Amino acid sequence: MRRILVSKSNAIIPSISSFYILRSSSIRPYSSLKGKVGVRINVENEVKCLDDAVNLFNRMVRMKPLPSLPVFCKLLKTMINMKHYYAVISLFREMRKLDIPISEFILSNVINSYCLMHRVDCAFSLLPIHLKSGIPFDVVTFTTLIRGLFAENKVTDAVVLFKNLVREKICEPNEIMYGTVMNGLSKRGHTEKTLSLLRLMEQGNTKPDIYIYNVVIDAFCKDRNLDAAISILNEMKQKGIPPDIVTYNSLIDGLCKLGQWEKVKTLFSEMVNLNIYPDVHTFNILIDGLCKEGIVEDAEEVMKHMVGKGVEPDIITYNVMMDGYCLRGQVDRARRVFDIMIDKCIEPDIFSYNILINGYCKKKEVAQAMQLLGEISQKGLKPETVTCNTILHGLFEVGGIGDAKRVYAEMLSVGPKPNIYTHSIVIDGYFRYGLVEEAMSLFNKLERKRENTDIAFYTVVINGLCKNGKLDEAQSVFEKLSLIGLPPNVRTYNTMITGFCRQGLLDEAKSMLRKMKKNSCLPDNVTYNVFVQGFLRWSKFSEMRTFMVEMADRGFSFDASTAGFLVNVVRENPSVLDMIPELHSKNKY
DNA sequence: GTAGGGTTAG
Repeated sequence: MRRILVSKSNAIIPSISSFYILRSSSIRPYSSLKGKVGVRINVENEVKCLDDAVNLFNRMVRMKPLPSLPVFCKLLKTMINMKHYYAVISLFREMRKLDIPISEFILSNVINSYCLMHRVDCAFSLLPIHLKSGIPFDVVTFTTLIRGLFAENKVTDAVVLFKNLVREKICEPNEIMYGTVMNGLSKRGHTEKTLSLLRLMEQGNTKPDIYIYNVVIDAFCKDRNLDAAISILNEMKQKGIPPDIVTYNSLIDGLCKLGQWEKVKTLFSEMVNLNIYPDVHTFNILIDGLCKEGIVEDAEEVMKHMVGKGVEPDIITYNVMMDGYCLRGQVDRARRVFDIMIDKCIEPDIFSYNILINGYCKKKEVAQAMQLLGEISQKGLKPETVTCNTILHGLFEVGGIGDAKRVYAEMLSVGPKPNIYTHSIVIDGYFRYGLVEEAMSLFNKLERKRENTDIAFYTVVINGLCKNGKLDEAQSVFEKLSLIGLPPNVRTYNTMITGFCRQGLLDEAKSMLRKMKKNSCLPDNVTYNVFVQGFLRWSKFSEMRTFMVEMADRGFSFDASTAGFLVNVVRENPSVLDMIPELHSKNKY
């Protein structure tokens, strides 16, 4: 899921204009970068791990004269690439203590480290150093901060900062800053805002480049709005900006996910005609698309084809193939792919394990899944929340409540940190085994802690209460939803309707149907099927007849569960068949 | 600063 909750907090943004006023005072930038030519240090060659970095740093600070600032900078950058963000900050503090001069580049790296650690608040707290040292803010620093805000989902803060920078003329945004803002917005589902920024750029001095167009096109593709994506493609072509491999990959992915294979072929030929050749991304997109359609054989063919074209499969190729087999229930084949991957010296990553664990769980082979879970740590990897969620779901599926409780308790104490899905899986599991008190006490605890909740979480609770004969309590949770600003969706309504129908409260069910229509939540196939089963269960055949006409008019049809139900009813009471209207002529399916 | 993989309620 691409869409992520938007933070409303605005607290940590310091007043930008106050920085601006200070900046315009007469402090001059530090100018000691030149003239310090010390011993030649090749950071890249010398630093292979954190220890190397710290040792080199300790050597550097004892040198007289000190190595030049770009060498310090290079060292910090190398450490960032090795993801040792905290160490960067420690060394920076050490530099301050030792009165080693700093540059804007060094500060940018430290700010970036804080951002990458998801501590954008600390990153902001470094800005006063710029002022004290007379180092000007530049567009790179602010772009880093904006990226840091997005990384913590502080979308509003990021946009406010960007707007302030522009309004107060603190810095002129370049393509990269625009790109960062647009990418942040688009990845969180704000396609319209992304598009507005494109239009703004087109009118301003900083003209959109290929990166910008690619962000916008990808946003539309992710929204499954391929028409809009292709119209942007045509716009960029008209403006003389040729699409590149990234553009085509986004579009091909969008088309694959919509199952529009003919258009995929057209785009594929178009790119090759432009001498843009498919890369490992392109092939992975195709392989994933085919696997998700269930045609793993074709995916295997594409894999052979890519090898023939000299494009080597990577870890994602193997993971996608594994998932393709798991989706068809062929977990043993997936396991073979896993082994082949290891033979080819590609070490499985946490995705590989998650995919395989999910495959085993779906086959109810939870013991195998648990064994893989143990293997993760042995391979130097760490189980993720997703890993444990998959295991938990699998355990509840087979009734392993004790194991599930142990996994959940371990998550709470040592991690990985449970998220909203974890809690939903556990509450759902408790309800399924009639552990209503445990489910409700967990639910109440999470509500008290004001843990992030979503509509799916509440739907689990409502469903659990209904299934355990507590329709009144379910209803009061349902009523609460609008108060806490979580509008019910079609699944929530369906859950309540199912609850009413099972109890024979068909009038309440119908009133719920009216309510959902009033709130512009369209009933889906499940809604109609639940009603038909309700009418069948309580022998309301003539009402069922009227209802089924509406159902057919809207193009919905029986699902497997309703069909099975109907067969049983007809077996006992064959005259029911006469009550079923002639639907097939009108039915779209 | 842009593209590809995993969990998730009726």
